[in-house]
Amino acid sequence: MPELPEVETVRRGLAPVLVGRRVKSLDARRPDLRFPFPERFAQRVAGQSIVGLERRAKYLIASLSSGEDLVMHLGMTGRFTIVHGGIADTPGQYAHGTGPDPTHDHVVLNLSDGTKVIYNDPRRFGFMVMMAHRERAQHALFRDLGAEPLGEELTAEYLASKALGRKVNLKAFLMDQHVIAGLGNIYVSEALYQAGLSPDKAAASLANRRGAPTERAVRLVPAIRDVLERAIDAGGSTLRDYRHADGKRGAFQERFGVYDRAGSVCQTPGCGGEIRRAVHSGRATFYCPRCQR
DNA sequence: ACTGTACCCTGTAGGC
DNA sequence: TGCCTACAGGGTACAG
Repeated sequence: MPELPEVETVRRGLAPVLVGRRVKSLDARRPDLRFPFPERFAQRVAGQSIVGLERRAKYLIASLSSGEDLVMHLGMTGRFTIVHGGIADTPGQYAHGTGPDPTHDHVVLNLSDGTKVIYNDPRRFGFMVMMAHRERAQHALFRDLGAEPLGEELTAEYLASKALGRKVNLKAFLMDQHVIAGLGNIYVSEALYQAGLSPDKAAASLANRRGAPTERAVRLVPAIRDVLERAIDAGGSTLRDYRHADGKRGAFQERFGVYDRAGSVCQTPGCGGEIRRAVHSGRATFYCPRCQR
């Protein structure tokens, strides 16, 4: 589910509800998600104020007044829902398109103003961990992350330096969070399509022998940025599970050039090729064999 | 060091 | 209708 545009959309929806507010209590309704919850999880969050809500890669990070960060990952099917007012869990208090789901509502944040923020995750590939704010950058989850694609660090030179000598194909290379942090299966397919690059070509084709960027790398950087910015503007992509924190669906799935469009005609003017589906590293890739080389 | 595959878990869609 | 298989926005633990 959630790649960078979806996580960023969730962050923007949650920030006005969470930042500057105090957590009255936290209910963890099971001992774990993908990993066990932190030791003394509820006690470490209860009573704290939330002083910031950031995104890095596909992580949401709530900074607490205690000096600890609550780091959350949505996995494939994680979602947050804001429930306003009252004590009872009645459907009417939920945003449109959402409702109580006792079997998959795993964590509830009860804020001191009466608002609840509920984390729901059927497949439980998501996780929540805590760490000291000052040590976050050195933590195993963050230490080796690649460039933020919308930040200044992502340049053709950066990509070329990471790609030099790499034999993996471009699809797997761009999926690697140590290279670019935040791209996933949808937006790698879309960025390669927009840049006109074949997912099968070796990553090394982004660099020349001296490690300087090729014209392919120069084309790829703005394509990645543009796809992500347009997707954020559309509120992300809703295929199945993903929802904004207020329950709304994303709209970018209506703008896909290739993702989930196998068999349809390429929309690039003058192309007329047929979109194909292939598999790279066990994940579906969609591309136009005529305009991606 | 790098690369590919299996696996974690649940729900749903499609074929028979 | 029911049963079975394949597949799904993610990341990690291995084996080679």
